[in-house]
Parts: sequence; structure tokens; C-alpha cells
Amino acid sequence: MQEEIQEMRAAVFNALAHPLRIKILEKLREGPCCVCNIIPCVGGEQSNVSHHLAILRKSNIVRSEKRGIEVWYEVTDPTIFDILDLMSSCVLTNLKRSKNILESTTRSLQ
Amino acid sequence: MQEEIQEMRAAVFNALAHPLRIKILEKLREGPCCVCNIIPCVGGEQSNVSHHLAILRKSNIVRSEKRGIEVWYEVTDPTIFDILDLMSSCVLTNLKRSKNILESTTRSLQ
DNA sequence: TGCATATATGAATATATGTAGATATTAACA
DNA sequence: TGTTAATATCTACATATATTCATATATGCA
Repeated sequence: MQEEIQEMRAAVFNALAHPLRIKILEKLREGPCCVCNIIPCVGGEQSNVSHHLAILRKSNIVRSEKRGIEVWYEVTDPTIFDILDLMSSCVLTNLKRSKNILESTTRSLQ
Repeated sequence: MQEEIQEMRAAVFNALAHPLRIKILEKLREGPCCVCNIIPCVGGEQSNVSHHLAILRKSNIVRSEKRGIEVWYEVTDPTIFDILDLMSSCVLTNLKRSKNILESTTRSLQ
């Protein structure tokens, strides 16, 4: 039981583990958006973006809805943005730590 | 610049994207711990656990310190636990949503 | 010094993932 | 109905990841 929860968490982390998919989510932070607007915003081939959208869909991070000829995407649970934000601060803290280590190392070499 | 931040975030998400690595972090939530205690707790081959620890180390999620014959690990930045917790609630919300959809679907079939 | 213990590393293999190009599907509209 | 636009899917290939077994390294101790 606990094992399955770990696997589900790992699966969603895996779905977040690609810069293009993070870019897609950052675009969707503004609100629902159709694929034809996502593609130029995140860059890359249409088929590739579509593939990454499928990965986000399969893990239920986003859901899609057909509106005429377009398909609109939106984030299912805004908690995902909190996770993205915490990861930003985690990465920044890490960068600062590296910077401090580097500085104190170079100081001790003088 | 923004591109590199996305890549760094993706890299840390990738490091979290394995059930065994999540189990290791849940063990380290209790506090620093040596490998010989981590292995029986998370299960699996010694070399495999060691590989996963190396992945967590490379992404700076944990750091290690030699104490005599043992190596002790600890989490570098406790923010990682907040991320794990948010992911738990994300997964639970998702499960509840699936449950609701399932229930209303079966109701409509009666 | 030689041995035992704890841990990391390397190599080999199986499996998963990412990318691009080609093609299929669906809806709108002339 | 035929054509175009938006999107998804399929295929093939390259790359990354996970697992296991074998081996290397480092520490403590007889």
C-alpha cells in the first residue's frame, strides 16, 4: 500500500522531469491555453510538444478539452504550481550554497 | 538563463522520480542515517541502493560524510520534504477525483 | 601485515525515454 | 464533397536509466 503511494509519487515526479514539460506548465499557469499557443511559446516540433502533453495528460497533471478545431489544456490541480515554486526555491538555495562554497574556497587560496 | 533554471528543476524532479529514492528520503526524514541502516529499511541490493544514493548526491539533495567505516547521509535542504508532502496530497487528490468519477459513472449505469 | 566490514564503482544488459518525420484523425468551411 | 488547419499517433532511431554481478577502496582490528 505504502509502496504504491511511493510509485505514484515517483510517476508524477517523472512527468515533471523534463524542461519542456515544465515550460508547458509555466505557460498554463496563466490559465487554460490551446495547443496552437503552447507550441510557439515552448518551442520545438509540433509532434514533440504533443508527445509531452500526452505524458502530462497520462499522469493527470493536465486535462484537455476539444473546442472546435482546437484542443485546450489546463492544469488539473493547482497544487502542481506550489510544487514547481518550492522546486525553484530549492534550486536557488542550492545555487547560493555552491556560490558560498566557491567564494570561501577561492578566499582561502589567496 | 530561464532555460537553465527549467533544466535544473527538471534534473531535481528526475532525481526524485524513483520509488526507492523516495523511500531513502523518507528514511532520512527521521534524521541522518548510515547506509547500513538505509539498505534494510528500503530493501534491495547493496550496490543498487548505493547507485541511487549517488544519484541523490549528484543532484545535491543529500550529502554524505564518512564516520569511521560507515558513511552517513543527510538531506541537504529540508524543503525537499515539503515537496514530497505536497506531492502526497497531489496524488491523494487525484485518487479521490478518480474515485468520484468512478462512483458517478457506476451510479448512472444503475 | 592480513583480514573483515562498509561502501562505491564499473561493466553488461534490459528497458524506458526523447526526438523527428510521416501519417492519421477530426472539425470547419468553401 | 473536397480542402485546409489543428492535433494526435506511429515508427525508427539515439540516448538515458535501472538492475545485477563482480570488483575496488577504505577503515578498523587481530
